[in-house]
Parts: sequence; C-alpha cells; structure tokens
Amino acid sequence: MGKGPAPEAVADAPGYELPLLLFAGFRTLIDRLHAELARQGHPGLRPAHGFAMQAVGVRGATASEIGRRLGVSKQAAGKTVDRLIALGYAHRADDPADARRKLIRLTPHGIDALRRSAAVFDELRAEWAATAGADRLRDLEATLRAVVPPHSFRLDAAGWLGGS
Amino acid sequence: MGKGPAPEAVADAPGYELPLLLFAGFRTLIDRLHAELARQGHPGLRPAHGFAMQAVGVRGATASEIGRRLGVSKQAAGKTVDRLIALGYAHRADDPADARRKLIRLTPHGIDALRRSAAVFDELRAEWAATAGADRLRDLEATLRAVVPPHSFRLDAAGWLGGS
DNA sequence: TCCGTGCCGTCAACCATGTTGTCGATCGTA
DNA sequence: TACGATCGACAACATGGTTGACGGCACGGA
Repeated sequence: MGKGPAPEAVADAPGYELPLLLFAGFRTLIDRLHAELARQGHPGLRPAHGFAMQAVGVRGATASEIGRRLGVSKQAAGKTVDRLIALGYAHRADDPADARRKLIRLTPHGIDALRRSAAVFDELRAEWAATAGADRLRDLEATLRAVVPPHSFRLDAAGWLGGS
Repeated sequence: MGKGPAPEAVADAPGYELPLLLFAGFRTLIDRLHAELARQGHPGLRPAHGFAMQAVGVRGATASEIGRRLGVSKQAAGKTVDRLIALGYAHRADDPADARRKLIRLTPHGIDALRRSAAVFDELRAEWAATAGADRLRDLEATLRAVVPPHSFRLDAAGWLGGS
C-alpha cells in the first residue's frame, strides 16, 4: 500500500473489515481450541460450555452467581449448568451453610478441560507469534486494550449474538 | 511462566487473553453499530439480521443461496428471511424464469440499513484510529490478516457459538 | 416425448439458549 | 416474630439452529 500520491489517505481498509477480521480471529482461536480439546478427550465440549466453566471457576459458584458472571438470567444459567452436569463436567451439591443455595463445582473432568484450554491457548498464541512476529502480536494486544472499553471485557460471549 | 530472569520472555500476555480481546473488540463494534442504527431509525435490528442482510446483498438472492453464504441450512436461512420480512427489511418475489425459486430482495428500508451500517463502521474505525493511532490500527488489521486463514473470513457469525 | 435426477421451498419435529413471570423455601433482620 | 430479599425451580415462550421428508419444477438423456 501507499502507492497513491495523496499524502494523508493511503487507501485505508473499509470500516466493515475491522469487525470481520476481529471475529475471524476470535473464531479461529475458539475453533482450533475445541478441535484440540476434542482430540484430548473432550469431544462434546462446545464454546458455550467453556465460557460457563470459566464462570464456575475452580472455586465453584451458585447458579445465580454464574448467571451474573455470564450476564444472563439465573434461569438460563441453571439450564446451562444442567447441560454441564449431563456432560460430566460439573456437579451440584447442597450448601450446608444455606439450605437455599446449591454449590456448582467442576468435576476433575471439568478441571482437566480448563487446564487443557489454558495450555492450548498458550500454544495458539505462540503459533501466532511465530507467524506474525512476537512484537506485532504484542502490539495487536496493546492496541486492542487501548480501544476496547474495560467493561466489555466480559464472559458473556455465548448467546450474545442471539439475544440482543 | 516468564517472570524469571530469562532474557527473551518479557512477561507475554497469557494466551487466553487473546480471544477475549478479539471478542471484546468485535462485540464493542457491533454493539455500538446497533446502538447507532437504533438511533437512526432501525431499532428492532439485531446482529443476526445484519449478517443475513449482508448475505442477501443489494442484488437479492434465494433462500438456499443465503444459507450457503451464511453457512447454515436452507431451512434456517428460510426462517431468518421470514423474520427479515416480518421486520420490513426484505420481501419475497417469484422468479419469473424459474418457478421453483423465490427471490429475496431487500426493501428500501433494508438498503438504508445496509448503507448506514457501512457509514457507521467507517466512523467507528476512524474513532479507533484516533484513539490508537492510524498506523497501529493498520498494523492490527495487517497482523490479523496474516494470522487468520482466509476461509474463516465468512459471514456465518450468528449462531456460530451455539452450533459448533 | 417422457422420465430420472436434482435443486427449491416448505413443513414438522426437535435441540440449545435465551427471556419473563411465578412460586415455595429459606435466610437475615427490623 | 414477621417481613423482605434471595435461591432454585417450573412453565411458557422466542429465536436460531438441526435433520428428515415431500411436492413442485427444470433439465438432459434414453
């Protein structure tokens, strides 16, 4: 680029490409993560489950709490937990200190998925660093941190497109 | 990792931050687009509709064609078209040359939404360029183009998270 | 000319994820 | 003790996806 004579406008990319590029990047990472997880003993796992397990965390949480972290209603969180439990990634236990609450905790299978996810993400980032250069990747992250408002840095990716 | 005295590792961001940053960026752009569109006479419009209208295009298309472009079944495309029509953004017309086909075309309202979307995306990109610097934004786009496989540059964002 | 093959749109059933609204049980507190 | 807030659950529904089936239509070869 930069072949035109105009000094200030050097054929910038059209604005609509930016969201497409960001989404393609996100999607590429998530797709490759789940392809790798499927290979490592976690086939049924889908993107929404990963976000939900992150919301559960290694400490466990109640359904209402998970709903707040994911930005969805407690009912929706309860349904997601049901599926997590059906898949063997979590289990429900009564809270001895409060009979209303039910603690959701990850099973060892769930912890394993979380641990492997972090490892795969590190590998994928290293791959991108090798392709684009470590400096350019760091710049990309720094640029995104600069333009993205911190409150949008949340876990409620799943279902965001469908719900408005 | 990376907090030791090793000279080559300068506390890189953990790998899991990368998808979060990319998604936060994508989401920020889309959220602001739809907030702006709502202000400009397109309230009911949601992200999925935008992708669907892009797949229809100004030339029009059949439901099967739209499904192929979005990477979903023709039945799913048909339902999405139904909602687009109910919202007044598209209409169905018989194809005089082939009685099997029904041409989906955008209404003037739909064309207006597409035109405004492009304008808003350009404004948002200019905003990011002002915040992060035009050069850094161009670098970000170039880096993403380098690491993202071209085949993932598709329109099937809506519903992707839910379907695997 | 007629018939097989294949695409088009549609209907039906179902799944996954969200939403609101309601409700009984329980906790904490005025 | 009684009230109010919260928790988990249930029901009904919207949205957006899937597969399977099916009748209508186009087109090309026996």
